[in-house]
Order: sequence, then C-alpha cells, then structure tokens
Amino acid sequence: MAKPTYSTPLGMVDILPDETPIWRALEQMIHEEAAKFNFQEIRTPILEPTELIKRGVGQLTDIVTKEIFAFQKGDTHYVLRPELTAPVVRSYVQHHLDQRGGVQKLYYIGPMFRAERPQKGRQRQFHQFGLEVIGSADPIADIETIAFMMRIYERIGIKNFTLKLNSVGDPESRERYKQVLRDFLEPHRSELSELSQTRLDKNPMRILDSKEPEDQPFIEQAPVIQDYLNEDSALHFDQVCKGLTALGISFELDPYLVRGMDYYTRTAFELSSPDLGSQDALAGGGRYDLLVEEIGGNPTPAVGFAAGMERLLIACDELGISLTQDNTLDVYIVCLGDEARHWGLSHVAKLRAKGYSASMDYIGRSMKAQMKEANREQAKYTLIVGEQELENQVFVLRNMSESTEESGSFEELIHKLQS
RNA sequence: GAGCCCGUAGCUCAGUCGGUUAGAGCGCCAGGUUGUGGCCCUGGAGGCCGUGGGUUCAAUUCCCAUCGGGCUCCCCA
Repeated sequence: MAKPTYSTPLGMVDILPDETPIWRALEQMIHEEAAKFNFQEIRTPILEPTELIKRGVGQLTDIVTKEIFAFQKGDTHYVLRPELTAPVVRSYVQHHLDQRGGVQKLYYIGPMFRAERPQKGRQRQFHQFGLEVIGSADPIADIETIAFMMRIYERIGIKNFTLKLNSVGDPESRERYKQVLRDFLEPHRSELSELSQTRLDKNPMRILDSKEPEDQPFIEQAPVIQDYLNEDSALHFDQVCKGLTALGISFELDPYLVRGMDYYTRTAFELSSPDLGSQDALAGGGRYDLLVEEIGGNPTPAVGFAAGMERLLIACDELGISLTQDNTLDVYIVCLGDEARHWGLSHVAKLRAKGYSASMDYIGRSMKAQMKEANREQAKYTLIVGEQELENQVFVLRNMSESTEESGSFEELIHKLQS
C-alpha cells in the first residue's frame, strides 16, 4: 500500500487459489453439458479487428460507442473482444465451416472486455460462456439454445430467475414496425428523454428498453411488435413458445425486450435474477439471421446466447450454493531428519505413481509444524517417517479425521489406503 | 459521462475532541507437549494510519489535492 506497488487494472481481478476450484468446477460442468448436447468448443483470439466488432455488434450500440478497448499497431486497429458472437461468426466464415455440412453447434468459454465503470456484477474483464447454432432457421434451434442455457442453471440449482422472451421480427416485419413506432412517437418527440430522441432517428426500437421515467408513458401506449410480425415470423415465434412450454421451461412474454446488439432478429431472450442486485442479467441471447451475411458469408440463419460467469457465481454465493467438493490430499508424508526427507521425496513419487495425491514439507520444519500443515491442507492421512521407522522399515499411517494410527511396511500401508 | 461512500497489520475492523513506544479478533510463526494436527494457554513477527502538500510547537487525527477501492445512474453478462 505504501511502497510503490503494482495492481490489476481497474475493473480487473486476479482469481486466487481459493477461487480457482470454483471456476474449474463451473467450466467442467459447462463442458459436460455441452458434450451431452453434442456441441463443440471453439476458441478464438482475445483481439479482433475493430471493424468486425463495429459491423457485427453495430456502430450505434453502447458497446461500440463507449465500451470497447481499442488500440492500434501499425495500420491495424484492434479491439479486446467485448462479446463472442461476431468473432465466432467471423471464424465460421473465415474457415468455411459451412462447407462441413449440416449445422455448426459451437460453444465457448472465455474472457470478454468492456470499458465501463465497474460495479457489483460488472467488471472490465469478465467471463462468459455461450453457444452459437449456425445454419438453422428452425425453431428447434432456438429451443435447444434456450434449453441448454436453462439446463446449466438447473444443474447448479439456481431457480430464482425470470426468462423473458420476445420476437424482434425479421427485417420486413421490423421495418414495418419501426415505421409505426416512429409515427407513434414522433408527435411526442420533445417530451422524450434526450437519449430517446436520438434513438428515434437511429434505432427507435431501443426506446422500448429505456428506463427514463419520462419515456415510460409513451412506451406503455406504444404499439407492440407482435401485432406487426409477418406470418413467417409470427409462426416462428409461436413455435418457439410452444416448444419451450412442451419442455417445461416457463417464460414471460416481454414486448419491450430489445437487446443491446443490433444483430438480433426474431427471437430475443434474457434471463435475469433478483439475487444479483442492480446488474441483474444472468444471460441473454437470440436469433441473428443476418449477421453471417453482414460479416461476409453466405446468408445463414443462426441463434445463440451468452451467460455471465461472474454473475452466475454471485448468484451461487447469495444462495449458498457451493460448486466444489473439498479438495483431496491423500497423504502428507511427515519427515523427521535429513534421511527421512530423502525417503519422503522418493515415496511421494511412489504414491503419485499409484494414483494418490501426496505432499511433504519443503522447508525442514518441526514435526508439529508438519502436522499442522497436513491438517491445514486437509490431508486424509499422514505417513510418519523418522529414524526408527527407516531402521525397521515399519511406518506409521495416521488417519487424520479419525485420529487413528496403523503401522506396517510401506506396501502394507498403501494397501490400507485403498479401503 | 454523472452522483454518493470509503482508504489504519495478510484479512475484518477499533481508535486518536491534534500530544510519548498505534490496538483487537482472525490468520501466520514459535513454545507449552525433547516424535503427533484440530481445542486450550503463553509469546513473537508483521503498520512511512493510501500518496503529496498545507495549518500547527506537534498531524494517523484538521484542510486541500491526488491516487486507489466500493456502490449507484446509464447500459449490459
């Protein structure tokens, strides 16, 4: 604190050894569930071309206008990725994954970066997992995407949440609706919030998402997109709703749900939790049937979601859910004297070769200190080795939780470990 | 981009109406138990009281600035 020190950049944290087991448990769970759904993992670079993110996410979005970390090397402009849908689609196009036939079912886990003011549940480097189904316009793809998302929270035991669902329409429906919405709001332009006034010209649907008090009366009376969906989009949305209901996934229809990225079409959804405080979105996603083409690929329908891992862990914390079991150290070899330490060094190796975890003192401490350490590390057993034991080749195996001891040769005691 | 709150030991936090060597609990180390952990007892290490400046005989305390952290608005994971 006093001396010159270095620390993590604003809004970024170290994940210390106390925390890493929780992260690994969560990651493992995601890998397992993805395997059950037959999704394949994709890993892409942390940096992406600025232009990709601008085109993909949208020039006017908050993410692009004020939240990206951008820098330049030579003539090339890069950003730290703020989300992964556009990069995954870039990869899909770049590597011609469409030529592999069928639908690409991809999932990812990794860090994202947004240059916002940090607060609870919001960091500048945060982690998301998510998936992208590229190449299907069928409602089944939407339903499976949501089902996967819900499965993760179900498995962890988080139940206190709301799934909000909406359709933001296909381009034709949306253009029609935007016009209707503009016509409705234009007469009240001067009464709207400043932000909403600019959005009225550029992206009127985002006004529905506004939380400014002065906007609320108009939002409540505004026409609803459901009434302007064309037959295809209405049918698609209906099938998604019915499919979710058939799977026992409950949801709320929210005609005001408009997500922050420009690429969404038709299905949009968001999962929020009252256990998170102000930043209450656990996960969100939707369909993006135009993005692949926008980024340079063939017209290809797709749907996906992303979930915040820090927020998931906050929810676990609030609910008292533990993702980890106690760590397991099988044997701590307590060594008394130099000769015993040499013996210990070769025998931790033998234990590990047999598949047990084993550790010993590295700094020549007293027996008491070694026992304390074994206790702190929650060792199941200590193996006690001193001069007598070496002479007789008879060692003491102490069961730490039961405070019982047995003696025998090293081989006999290893055999005891198995029971 | 805007608002509010907070910086004292590894952690959580007392304290000083300005006045000798700045405290507690937990944690860490050691001893009590010359070869046995957790419980208990005793002792120890560990602080430029975030940083810089000002006021003062004297500042960890008061004032200003600055840096760092937290929460909130906006928006999102």
